[in-house]
Amino acid sequence: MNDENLTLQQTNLDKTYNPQDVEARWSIEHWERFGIYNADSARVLKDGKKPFTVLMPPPNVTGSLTIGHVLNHTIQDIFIRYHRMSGYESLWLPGTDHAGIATQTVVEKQLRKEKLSRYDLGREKFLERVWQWREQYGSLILKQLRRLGDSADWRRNIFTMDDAASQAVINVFVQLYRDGLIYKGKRIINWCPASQTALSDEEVTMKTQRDPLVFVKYRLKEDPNDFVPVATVRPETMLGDVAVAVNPKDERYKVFVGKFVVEPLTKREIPVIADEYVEIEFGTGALKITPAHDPNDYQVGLRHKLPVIVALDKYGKIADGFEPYSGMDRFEARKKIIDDLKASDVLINIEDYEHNVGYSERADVVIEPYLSEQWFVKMQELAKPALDAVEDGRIKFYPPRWTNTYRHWMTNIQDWCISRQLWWGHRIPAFYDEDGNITVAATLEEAEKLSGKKNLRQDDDVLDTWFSSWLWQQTTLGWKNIGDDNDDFKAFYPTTLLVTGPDIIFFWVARMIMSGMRFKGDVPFKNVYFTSIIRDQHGRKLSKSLGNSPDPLLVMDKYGTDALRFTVMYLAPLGQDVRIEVNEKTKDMPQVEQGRNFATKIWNAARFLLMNRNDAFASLELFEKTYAAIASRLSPSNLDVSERWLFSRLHSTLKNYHDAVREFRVNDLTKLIYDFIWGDYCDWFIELLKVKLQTATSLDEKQAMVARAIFAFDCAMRALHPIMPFITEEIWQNIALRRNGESISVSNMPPAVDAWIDKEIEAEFEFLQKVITSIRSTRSVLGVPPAPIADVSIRAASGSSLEMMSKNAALIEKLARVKVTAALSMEKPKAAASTLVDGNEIFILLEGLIDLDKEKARLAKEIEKTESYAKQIEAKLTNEGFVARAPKEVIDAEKEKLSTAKLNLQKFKENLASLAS
RNA sequence: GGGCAAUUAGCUCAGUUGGUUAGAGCGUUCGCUUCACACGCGAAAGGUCGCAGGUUCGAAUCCUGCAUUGCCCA
Repeated sequence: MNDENLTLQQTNLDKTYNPQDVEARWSIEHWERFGIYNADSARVLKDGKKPFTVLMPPPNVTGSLTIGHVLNHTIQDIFIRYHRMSGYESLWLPGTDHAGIATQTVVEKQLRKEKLSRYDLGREKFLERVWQWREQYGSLILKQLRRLGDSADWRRNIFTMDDAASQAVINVFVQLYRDGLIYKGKRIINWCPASQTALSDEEVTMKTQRDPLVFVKYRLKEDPNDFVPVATVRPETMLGDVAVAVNPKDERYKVFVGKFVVEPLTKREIPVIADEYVEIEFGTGALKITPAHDPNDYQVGLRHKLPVIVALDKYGKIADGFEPYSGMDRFEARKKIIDDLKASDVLINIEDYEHNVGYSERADVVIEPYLSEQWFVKMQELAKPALDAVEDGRIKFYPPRWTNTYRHWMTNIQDWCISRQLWWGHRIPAFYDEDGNITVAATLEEAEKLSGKKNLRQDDDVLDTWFSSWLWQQTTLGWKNIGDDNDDFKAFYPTTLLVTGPDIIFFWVARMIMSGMRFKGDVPFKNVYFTSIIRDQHGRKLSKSLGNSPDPLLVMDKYGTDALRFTVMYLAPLGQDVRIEVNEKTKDMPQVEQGRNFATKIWNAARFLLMNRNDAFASLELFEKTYAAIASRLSPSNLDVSERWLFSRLHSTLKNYHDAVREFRVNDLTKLIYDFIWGDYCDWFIELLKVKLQTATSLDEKQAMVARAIFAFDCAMRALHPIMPFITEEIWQNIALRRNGESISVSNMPPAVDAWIDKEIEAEFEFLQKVITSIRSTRSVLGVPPAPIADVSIRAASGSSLEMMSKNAALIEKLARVKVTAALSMEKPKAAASTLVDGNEIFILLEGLIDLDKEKARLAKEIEKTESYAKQIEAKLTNEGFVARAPKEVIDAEKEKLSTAKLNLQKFKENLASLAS
């Protein structure tokens, strides 16, 4: 496309809707050239525009688009586009994180194919390979997010390993160390034997599983006939046992305390100790103590000054010196040990036991509690202001119940293990001299200066990826160090909204709040929207191993991006899990048909409007003039009932829509627009417009009607645009003349105007709808072919309804395929089907066409229904309590209902009788 | 074991502060090439609102207990 020369867009739509064409024509890349998604601090600071800022949760560089991204990013894009159109300086800050473990694993896997390990390459060469990999594949997810329609300020895209972001990480580490909030210590941490690194508590997920619980006799040294029974699910750790602990109050074992028992595998003599930590009721009440392989046992060990015996190495294998088990994998060794125990005389019995086991979130292997030296962040001091910010409402959670989870974690917070035994990541800025003294400084030079020594060696470990992600609200705005400030900060901090999954509330959300409070002295964002978890039709989480994840790219190819965005929003209520149907073979999401059908419907409605526009106006310039005049001078006074109704419906829809946005109810706002466009606009308004265009007497009148119809549609397109950005752009571009570079994205969001909302008009119009619907229904139930025009006589219940029907007779006639005669009083025609609308009796004269028996059966059914209805109301009204206590309006309404029902009943009965005669 | 959700039509879900004959989409059935759209139009069938109590003149809606399912924490 040659943008420079094109000043006016084409103004017609293809016969069939082709999402691929439309999405390519109005791609994010196209608009990036016009810079319409760029935000500028000057417009906030100098022009006084209100900012609206969204922080994009950084997608993993190793990843590709998932349905979770579709949900999450569509929500963010809806809010960004909505506010951009509503006059806010909207900034969506994008970026990716370096995903330490995931990325390193991917590259190591690649190396393995070349029969190499990272140690063969060495640290420097290996990191070059990772960067190469990142250059090659790291932008895939970003391209896919653009395809999804993310209207982010892509110029500002950052990566957590960029220089600036890296400086921020290092500076923050140094500062926290100097503040005494970072320390190095020997602790039992979560060790992932697959990734060969420490993990934080949050990176461990608990899974319930069944394992054998082995009951073993620990025989007394002084009397082998006596023993203490010990139960364990990890018999392999018996090799590292250094004691058996019992509760000091436990009468059963009191006599054993202070004596020695024999660990059955190594025959090591270990003491029986007393410790309050042991629960008397739990298991046998006697607990084996293995300080090297259990965090609680480690604490017991410290209290009793017990030795530490390491039985498992960092690969999860039995350590040297435990023949014949040494070198065996932990699970293999467990089996062998159970077999050996079975063969011995110390086994009491084995039970099947259900318990929770920690797995590494990334590698999905059982984690090992492992004793090692790691770096930690003290959390308590950081947590306090972060908790307060949520408690006092400076940060709001949607749905609010997540506040409980947040509070619970914040008040029971543990220190954060931030060192990782990886190469890919921010290397810990701690330097050691030959004696092992630590100097923490941003650079080697500074460390040398501080310590006054040369030949310092930097710590080999890197920092947890989340240690860089927790600075996201700062680094995305160009922050490098504490105290940094710039115009972007002044304009866009605190940000407005974070949309993310509740699964990373601890990993990320809580920590960002801490770092925002600590390093910027203010909340990082004002609102957090927690998205739902997506499940399949069986309620299972989507996962690679189950094969139940749909392929969003395939779905976009098949149905269109707009269709996917729409469907996911239509299915996703705030705070509830979303269930989607997934075809596990084809990775298809058949429900997206609904979105595609809606898109097609919109397309065809637009085509109808354009056909009529081209028909009514000699030229587009002429249309443009009329359209501008109509749009600026629209007033209810010179509109007919269907138009006043349409604009009333439009504005009530808009009112609810704006409320829904304010309250973060994304699926409500989706349904509102869907119902307006399909239900009100297409099913009723367009059908009526067809009739009116046929009966219009002047060209002026016709032109005005078409222009008004297009204007209402234009409003609907603008309101729909945040949800379906591509198709609404295409239609908006064609509906009227547009300049090159003009976009619906930067047009105005239509406001809701109360003056247009007219409940009386809506009621009047609903009456017409009911007349039409009940004639159609009666015909259909009686099996009357739809083609013939039937004569209809209507005995009106009142002068006003007679007037209403007479004025709109043409509409009723066309939509119900009838010829209408209406009067206040008339003879009931013979051999006619009859129906009732608000007391108006409608007789459908279809002599020879209707089956009288069918009509009698139908009337009998109506009578039955009405009778039971009337009986219900009578029961209410004869209830003394109801009459005495219910509000007067409610009672009056019930009385009204009853008299109407009785009147209807009488009429039905008369009509049935007249057919019988 | 503690906490938080959910349970409404065959399926997926709405149902705003208690008062409508409980709604939508998909699916099903019937009719229709009606000049925007068969990815459509018109119509219909389909629900003891998880179970048991309670509060109330009145409960899908409020309270209590139970059951089932899921998530988080121990």
